[in-house]
Amino acid sequence: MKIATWNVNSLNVRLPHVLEWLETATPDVLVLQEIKQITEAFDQESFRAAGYHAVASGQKTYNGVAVISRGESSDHITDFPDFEDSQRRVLAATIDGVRVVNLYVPNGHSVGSEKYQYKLGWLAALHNFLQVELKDHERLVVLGDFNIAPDDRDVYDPEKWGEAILCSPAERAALGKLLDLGLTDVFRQFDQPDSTFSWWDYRAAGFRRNAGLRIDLILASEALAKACQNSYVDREPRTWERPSDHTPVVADFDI
DNA sequence: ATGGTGGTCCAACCA
Repeated sequence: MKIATWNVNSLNVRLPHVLEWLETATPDVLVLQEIKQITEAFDQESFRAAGYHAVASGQKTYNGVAVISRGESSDHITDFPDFEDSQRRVLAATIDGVRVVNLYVPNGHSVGSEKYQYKLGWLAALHNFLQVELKDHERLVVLGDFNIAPDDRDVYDPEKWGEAILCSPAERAALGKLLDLGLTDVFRQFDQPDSTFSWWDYRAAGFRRNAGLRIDLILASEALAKACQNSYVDREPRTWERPSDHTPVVADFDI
């Protein structure tokens, strides 16, 4: 089973890219973030025509997540229990016996800001949610735009970036707590080229300079991490005309 | 050294 994540920064704009990528990469599951459209505007028909099931938890202008899958998905969850949030950032679904949790983690703006506090509170609610999900699902994959670079290898210039947003100790500790639940960042189970990133700022010619971060992650439960055959970043869609600022990240599972 | 792009939607916010 080939599972991928992609922050598309508006599905209205990027639908042709997503359809093109589905056709060439042929994932079994693709989860999207920042679709930036209401659920009613989500173009299920285009995905059906491409041979995929598709569900979305949409929102106007900001956020919004979707799950595209070859197999039918069920048991959808769009909110953490006991965490009131109008922002559509979560979509969990079960596909062919695999529990898939699609996340668009808050960006946090800057360390110490109100948005940063929201991010840390959101991550705490995520932790509680995953604790329960892991009890219920042996085969669990948690993937999406985490807006956290796990360590210095995931940052183009760690000296310059320092402990700023996406790299602050509290964010990395929150990610560490998720991993402590029994999840593995499957990308790091394999040899990877240096300076492999999944996001490059549109500003300052980030992509041309490879000034990026690896903030799009695929975390797998023990059973799935063991079954993972490969994981990689597919940079190609970032070279296409009018690209998202993120590119797809993929994991192949022998299941 | 600074500032720079892009999406949504038309002023300003978000990233």
